[in-house]
Amino acid sequence: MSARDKKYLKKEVRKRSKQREAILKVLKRTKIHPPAEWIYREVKKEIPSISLGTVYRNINLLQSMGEVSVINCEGNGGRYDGNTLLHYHITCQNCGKISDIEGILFDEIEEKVAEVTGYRVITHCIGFQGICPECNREGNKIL
Amino acid sequence: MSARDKKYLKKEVRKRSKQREAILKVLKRTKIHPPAEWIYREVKKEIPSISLGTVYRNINLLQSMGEVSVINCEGNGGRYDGNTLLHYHITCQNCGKISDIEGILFDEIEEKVAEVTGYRVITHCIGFQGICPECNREGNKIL
DNA sequence: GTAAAAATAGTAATAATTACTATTATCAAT
DNA sequence: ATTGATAATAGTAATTATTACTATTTTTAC
Repeated sequence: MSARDKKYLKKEVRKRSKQREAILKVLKRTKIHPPAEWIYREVKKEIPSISLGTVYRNINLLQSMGEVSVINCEGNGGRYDGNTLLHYHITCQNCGKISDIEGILFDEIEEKVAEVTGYRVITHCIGFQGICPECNREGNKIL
Repeated sequence: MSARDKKYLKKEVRKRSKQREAILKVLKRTKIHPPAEWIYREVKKEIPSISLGTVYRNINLLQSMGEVSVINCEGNGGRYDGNTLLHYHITCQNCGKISDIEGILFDEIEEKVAEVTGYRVITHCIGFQGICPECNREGNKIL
């Protein structure tokens, strides 16, 4: 069983909360792979009393429930994704934007790596760095 | 020119220092992809007066000189590598060990991603997660 | 040797995240 | 609907990793 299926275990007793549901809703509808602070500000519009600690606690809970994932391959970390299906990202080194990469998946490489390393491979992530089309236009000063 | 070649630029005036050389030496001879704190303790054996800030400053300098690289694809970050040739890593989810993966390279995927996303692709990293052979043995309690 | 600039040690500051605690909200059983 | 057990919250403090600051020391070109 891959780590991506662990959601089906971990059936701890859990009570609903408006805050957790709002956090999940925000994460499901955005495509910008936001950091915790952004989620906090966004949910605050709906629940002004929410605190940043609640955002962090619930992101971690939702993660262990398999409802959200952390983006690991972008150098900085601390960016969250409401899409838990395995997919890759590319980060613009100029503006910091993180885009999804659709339709590319390298599942076979896990076997090959298992052979070479002797590890039991559970999952992998790939991060690309580059310059996005908008920043890449003539007339933009690139770092 | 890829970002991996930027070392050939950045010819700022720079003075040698025992500290920087010791840090580089430590990083070149270890295979454990250590965090800054570990490098600090290691260099301290030779230069007891060194401070942690000096380690961080020099790691960053050495990075911009292309002498060391940061490991980005391991979730936590903050791990450094004296080997700047592009290669991948696998992290043991049980003991935290990070191993090099030798002889596997997916350079072609950068082109494909450029096509799909419209980005100018500069580099990529791949991180694998799994359980290392030592932790995977019968009789070890795995998380 | 000397002087200009770079680097250092030590400390303070910042940023991101987690831990703690008294109060509030949820929910199953009545 | 009321109650009781406990999960979740807000607010704050603590922790961790990293960077910034500054007075002093080291490097290096002349």
